[in-house]
Amino acid sequence: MEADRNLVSGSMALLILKLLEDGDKYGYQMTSELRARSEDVFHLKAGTLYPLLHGLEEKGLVTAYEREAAAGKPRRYYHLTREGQAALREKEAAWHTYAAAVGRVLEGGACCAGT
Amino acid sequence: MEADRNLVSGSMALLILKLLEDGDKYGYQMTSELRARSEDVFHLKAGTLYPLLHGLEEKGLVTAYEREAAAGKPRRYYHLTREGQAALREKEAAWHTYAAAVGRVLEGGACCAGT
DNA sequence: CAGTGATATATCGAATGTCTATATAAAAGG
DNA sequence: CCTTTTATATAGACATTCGATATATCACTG
Repeated sequence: MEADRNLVSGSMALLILKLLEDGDKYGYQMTSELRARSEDVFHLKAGTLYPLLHGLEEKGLVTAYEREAAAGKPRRYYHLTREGQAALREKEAAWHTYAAAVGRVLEGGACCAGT
Repeated sequence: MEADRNLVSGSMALLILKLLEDGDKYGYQMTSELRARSEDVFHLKAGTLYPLLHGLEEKGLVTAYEREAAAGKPRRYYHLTREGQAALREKEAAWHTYAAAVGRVLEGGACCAGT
């Protein structure tokens, strides 16, 4: 289970993949949505997002295409592939495993430790 | 809230501090207990633990003392200081905040996103 | 008594993930 | 004209964790 390290430190990939599950999105949009959905807990920076997105693309978890916006620079949209969906499910499961384990350590103190 | 990085990647410190809340413990013991309490999810390695413990000591969150064991090498016990207890409480709160935020992103999909 | 494995502590280099700072580019507001 | 916001992108720095390695003692095996 070496996914642990990638999970804990790499939870951003999970979050991005999850965001893309709702539909294609462009980078800047992801930072705002993540911020909103996490209620201001996650402040994903551009310097983190774009390298991460390129990595995801290389692994075939997302595909990208450009589309002109009404104003400003053309936006680069990302789409979750079938492989990306599978990776998302795996990462979600890993997260739940990890979070539950932390919970056990944090809540299962000496008070109730039978064994 | 720059504790995020230290939390996510640095959750081991939180776990160690939590272990010490039950009473003084020595390094090797912590690796086994963490493994048991997390139900085999966390495999804390010696190469991670000891540098971490020394760092905690430098910050004044734990104090250390040696005690002879009935057999084998003398054991180095670690004790949670008052500052360590405060740090533990902070890290626990940060963990809950972080975990809740991940939960919101993971569970609050497009299906129910009113806003 | 020599070898192996468990106990026990310790350090170093490598890999990974995230951040800060910086760069480019276009539209909006003062 | 200049600053802010939107929008994408890269390079360098830093923190955390792991794998490999080293030391030392005890118990068990041959």
